[in-house]
Amino acid sequence: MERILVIDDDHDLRESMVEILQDAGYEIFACERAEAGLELLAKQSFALVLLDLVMPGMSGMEALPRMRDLAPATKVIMITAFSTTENAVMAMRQGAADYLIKPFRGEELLTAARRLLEEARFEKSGAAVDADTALGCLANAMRREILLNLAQRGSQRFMDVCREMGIADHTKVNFHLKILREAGFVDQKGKNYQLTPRGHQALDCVRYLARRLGN
Amino acid sequence: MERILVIDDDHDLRESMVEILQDAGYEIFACERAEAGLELLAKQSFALVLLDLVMPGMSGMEALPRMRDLAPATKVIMITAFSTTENAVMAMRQGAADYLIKPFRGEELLTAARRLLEEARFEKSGAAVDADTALGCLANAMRREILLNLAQRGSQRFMDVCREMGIADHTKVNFHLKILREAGFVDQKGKNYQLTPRGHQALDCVRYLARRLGN
DNA sequence: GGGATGTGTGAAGAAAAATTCACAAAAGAG
DNA sequence: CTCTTTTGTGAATTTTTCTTCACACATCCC
Repeated sequence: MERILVIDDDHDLRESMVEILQDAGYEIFACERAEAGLELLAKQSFALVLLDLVMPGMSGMEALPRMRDLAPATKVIMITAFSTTENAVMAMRQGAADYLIKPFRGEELLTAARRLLEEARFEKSGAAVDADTALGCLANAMRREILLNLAQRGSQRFMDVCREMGIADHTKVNFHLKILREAGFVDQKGKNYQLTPRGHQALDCVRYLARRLGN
Repeated sequence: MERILVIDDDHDLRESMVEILQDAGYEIFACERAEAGLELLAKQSFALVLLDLVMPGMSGMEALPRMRDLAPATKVIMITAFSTTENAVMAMRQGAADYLIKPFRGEELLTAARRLLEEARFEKSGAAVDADTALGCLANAMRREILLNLAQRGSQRFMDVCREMGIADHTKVNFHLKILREAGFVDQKGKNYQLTPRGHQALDCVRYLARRLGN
C-alpha cells in the first residue's frame, strides 16, 4: 500500500485530506509542522508528500529542497491558499511535482495524487536492477556518452546514435546499447532508442556525482 | 555562441526580446507562430526557447510537449500575459523550465535566460568529467562495502576492516583499499584508514543512486 | 529484382579487473 | 630474543568486460 505524508498546520484541512486519501485506500501519515515531516521522511519512505506552503516555523518552500535531498524519489505536492503565480513557479522550480490551490475539491486532490503515484510506480518499475548493475553500467564512459546523447537529442535511430558520437564500428555501440537496455536505462520503440525515466535518473546521478566531486 | 529561439505573435514584444538578448551576446532566431518554431526546432538545435502561451494557431501549451519530445535538452521559458496559477502549474508540469509574466523587465528575462543557459551548459558537460575514475571505483560491491564500513565505524585499522567484513583473505581487501586510496576516497593516517570528505561524498552519491533506483 | 544502407547476432581475441598465492618486513606480545 | 600477528608487495591466474570481425537479415531506394 502506498504511503503518503500530509504536512499541514490547518487541523481541519489536514484531517479532511487524510480522510479522503484513506478512503481511497492509501496509508496516510500526518503532521502539522515541516520539521516533524522532515524527520519522518529521513527515517521512513513515502511515495508522496502533501506539503502546505504557509506554516508556522519552517515554511513549505524551505522544506521542499530538503525533502528533495532526503528522498529524491518522493513526489511532493505543494498546497497553498495564497496562490500567486510566483509561488507556484518557485515551487515547481524547486522540484515540486504539483501545486494545489485551496480550497480544492477532494476529486482534484485524488486526481493529482493518482497521477503522481502512477508516475512514481512507473519510474520505479524495471526495479529488479540493483545499485550494482546500475553503477556497473554507468562506470563505462561510452555508455554515459550514449545516455547523454539520447538525453539531448531525444529519441534516435541506431545509426544516428553511432554517427552522432563519431563511432565507426556500429557493433560496439550495439554492445553498449544492449547493456543500457538490460539495465533499464534505455528502451526501444520501433526503430528508435530513447531514455527511460530510469535512464534520466541515472544520468541525474552521474551529474550529481560530478557536481559533488568537482570541487 | 548560444542559440535562442523566440516564438511570440506580438511583434513589438518579440522584437524587444530579440534586442535584449542580442545585446547580451546571444544568437537569436525568432518567429511568430508555434508551428514555424517547431519546424525550426526539428532541424536545428537551440539552447533555449522563449514561448508565448497565447498565440493564434497552435498555442504555446500545445507546442510545449512537442518541443520536449523533439529536443529534450532545450530549455523552454513560457511567457504569458494572462497569469493564472493554473496555467503556470500546467506549463511547469509539461516541462517548462520557467515562466515569465508580461510585462516583465529586460533584467528579469536576462536573469532567467542566464540561469537556464548555465544549467544547460552544466548538464551538457555532465558525463564527460572525472566521473570515470569515481564511477569505476564505485562500481565494485566490495569497495562500496568498505566505504560503508569506514563511514559507520570511523577510522579503522587494516585488519579490523577485514574482520568487520568477514573476509578471510586480507590481500583482497588490500587490493580494493588501494584503489579507494588512489581514487581519493580513503586515506591512511598512521595505521588507520578513514574516509576522506570526497569519500563521504562518494558514499552519498551511492545512497542517492540507490534511493532513486531502488525502492 | 538488385544494390546500398540499416540493424543485429555470436564467437574469437584483447584488455582490464579481480582473485589467489607466495613471500616478507614491521610491529607487538611473551 | 622468538613467535605471532599485522601490514604489505608483486606476480600468476582467473574472471569479467570490451573490442573486433565475419556474417545474416531486413529495409529502403531505384
